[in-house]
Amino acid sequence: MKPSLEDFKKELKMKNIQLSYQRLKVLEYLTQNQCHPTVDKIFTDLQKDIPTLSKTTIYNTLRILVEAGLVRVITIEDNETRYDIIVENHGHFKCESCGTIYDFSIDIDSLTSEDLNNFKINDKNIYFKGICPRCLSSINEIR
Amino acid sequence: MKPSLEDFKKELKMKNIQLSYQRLKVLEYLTQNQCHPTVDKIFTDLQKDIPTLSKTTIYNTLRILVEAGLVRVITIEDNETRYDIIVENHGHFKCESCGTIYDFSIDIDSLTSEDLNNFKINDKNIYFKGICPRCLSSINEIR
DNA sequence: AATAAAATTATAACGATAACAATATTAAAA
DNA sequence: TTTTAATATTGTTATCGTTATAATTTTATT
Repeated sequence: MKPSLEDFKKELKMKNIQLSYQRLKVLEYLTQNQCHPTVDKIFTDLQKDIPTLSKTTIYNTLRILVEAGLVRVITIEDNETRYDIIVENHGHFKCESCGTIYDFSIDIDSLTSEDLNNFKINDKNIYFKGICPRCLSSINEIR
Repeated sequence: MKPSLEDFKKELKMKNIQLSYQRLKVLEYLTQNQCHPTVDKIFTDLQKDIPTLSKTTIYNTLRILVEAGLVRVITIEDNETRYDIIVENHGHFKCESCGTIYDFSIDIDSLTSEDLNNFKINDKNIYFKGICPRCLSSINEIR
C-alpha cells in the first residue's frame, strides 16, 4: 500500500517534527516527483514557487526527513547525492548514457550471505548500471 | 583464481598503458591493501615511500586503472569514494559505528528483475549497512 | 501581547575533486 | 648517443557540493 502525503504528515506529527511551509513543499515535491532528485533539482524547481527559498533549508529538511525515516539517500555516483521518498524495497538502475535512474522491483529482503551471520544489518542497497532501452534504441538508429 | 600483481602488469601492457613508478606503487598498494582505501589513505601511505608524490597523480592513476577495468569505484557514502582492486563479485558491508568496510560473498550474477528485461546491464552493486560483530560486542560490554 | 523556541535565510568556510600550466621523465627517431 | 616528441608527474588554482555560523524571521507558549 502506497503511503500518501497525508500519511507522511501524520508520521511527522507523531514524531514531533514541525511541518513548516518549506518542509511541506519539499515533502510534496518528493511524493509527486519520484525521480530521485538531487538537492539542486529540488531547490531549482521549488524556488519558482518560493522565491526566498534557501538551499540550506533543502539540506536541513532532507536531513530531518532522512533521520525521521521518511526519505532515503541514494548514493550511486560519488558526486551526486539523490533522495527518494521511501515507498518499498526496490533496486535502482542508472543509465550511463542519459543519467536517468529507474526503479526496479527485486526481493532485497531475501538477500543474505553466510559471511554476515554475526552482523546486524540495518540497510540493504542494490544498484545496477548500464544502458536503458531508450538509449539502446537511439544508438541503433544511428547505425 | 586470484589475479596477482604480475597479471595486472601484463594486462596493462596489453592495453598499452605505461607502468610508471608511481602507477606501479599504486597498483602494488591496492593488491596488498584490499581494505577499500580512499584517495587520501593511498596518498598518505605512499608518500612515505615517495616524498615527491602528488595527490593529482593518485587521482590520475586511479582514473586510468578504473578505465582499464582493473579497479572498481565503491560508492557507499557520498562523501568518501573508495577503490577496490577487482577480484571477484562480492558485496560490501559498511559498519555504521567504526566505518570499516567488509567484503561478503554473494551471488550477484544471479540477481535479476523482470523490470530490466530490455536494459543492458554493465555493472551490479550491492552494499549493506549496519553494525559489525566487533562493535556489537563492545556495545554489550558497556551495558 | 510578550517571551522563548525553532526554522529560515544569507554568508562564509570547508574538503574532495578536477583543470591547468610547468617541469620532469620516458620513448622514439635520427 | 643525442635529439626530439610524447607522456607522466607535479604544484597551483579553480570548482562544486555540502556544512557551519550568525542574523533574521516565523511559530509556539505563557
